[in-house]
Amino acid sequence: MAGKRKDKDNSSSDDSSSEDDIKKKKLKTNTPLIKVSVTSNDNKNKQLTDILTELSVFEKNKGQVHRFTAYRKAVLSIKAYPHEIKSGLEAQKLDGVGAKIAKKIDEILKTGDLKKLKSQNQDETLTAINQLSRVTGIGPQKAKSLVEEGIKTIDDLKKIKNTLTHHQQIGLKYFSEFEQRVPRKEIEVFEKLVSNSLFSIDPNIISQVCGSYRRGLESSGDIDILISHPNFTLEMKDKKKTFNIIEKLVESLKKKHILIDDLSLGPLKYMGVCKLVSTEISEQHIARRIDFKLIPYESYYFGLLHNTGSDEFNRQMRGIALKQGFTLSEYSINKLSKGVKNETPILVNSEKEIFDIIGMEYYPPNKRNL
DNA sequence: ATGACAGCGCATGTAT
DNA sequence: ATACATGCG
DNA sequence: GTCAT
Repeated sequence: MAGKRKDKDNSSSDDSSSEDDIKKKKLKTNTPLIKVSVTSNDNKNKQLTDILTELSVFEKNKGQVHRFTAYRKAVLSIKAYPHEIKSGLEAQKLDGVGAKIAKKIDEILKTGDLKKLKSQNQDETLTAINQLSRVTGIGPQKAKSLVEEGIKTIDDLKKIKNTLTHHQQIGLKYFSEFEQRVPRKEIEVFEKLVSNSLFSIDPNIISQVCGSYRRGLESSGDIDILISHPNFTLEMKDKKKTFNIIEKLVESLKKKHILIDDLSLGPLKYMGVCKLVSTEISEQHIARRIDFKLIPYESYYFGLLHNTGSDEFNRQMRGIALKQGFTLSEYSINKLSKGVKNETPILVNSEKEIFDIIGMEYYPPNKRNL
């Protein structure tokens, strides 16, 4: 999710109303969703957003996920802001930018960089943790304990790879490849291969590539495919073990040598590694991260919405839903009546119907690149 | 001043 | 063997 | 770190 996301391509905004008068309220990137055009780009405050992004990574790898998302939110606000920021005070009007970040912005504008960042960059332990965390399966905790044992580099990791979990070993094996983005054209090929396998397993299976691919971007960090079937209902979610679409799909793709390694495999979710088969006349392909998710049929459009993202779009849409008295999740939407959830599920036959329920204008996938 | 910031599937480790 | 907790994405 | 309570 698409959750999950660190899409490098981003889009800038043309704002709807930007009188920067002294409104006491901040320009919320919230109430009406800001408009974003997929084509135009570039952010007049690249220096600021780059530095704040670096800070966010340090926070995440120190185990401060909320500070991480706080920085990320500020960065998104700034990227969406159509002017060159000239002071911390100006920036502080933006949603997600508070006193501390404003102060940092002043320092950056004045001196060209940030002491806090410099000192963290000189901290051998912190930078080592940042390196190790780039391996999928190694998070802040594992990275920290490794560094305490004196393991500080990717090369060090190779020496002790037998002590790593399977997931981490695969992450190490494809370390460089997983940091490369997947071109849209390539995802289109995988899409067909997967569809063919699914059809031969059961023609009633439906599937859709989600994530930034579905939002129309020219490249993605990984490949994220949602799967459902009319007979796989919410009611059956308990008996999921008997509904082994994912297992069959994985088996089929391995036979075709499309799937080359697994990270995890359960009845509802697969995470693994795929690669196009090279057609003798060279052309070497790159190993890619791919996920499959099996979603109950009644939840399909909720899953589609959720897994298409962006994360920020989801946050804002959930917020609007809440204001209208609904909780929106990956599986369903519920009217909250006197604090208690309603048990009867609301059924929809499209994403648009979900927008309708909460009285929100429909945003097609390529308008969800917040 | 203080809590929320999403919730969940899978792998792995620990407790019972 | 089963139940629960943690890390991770 | 930021926002809402």
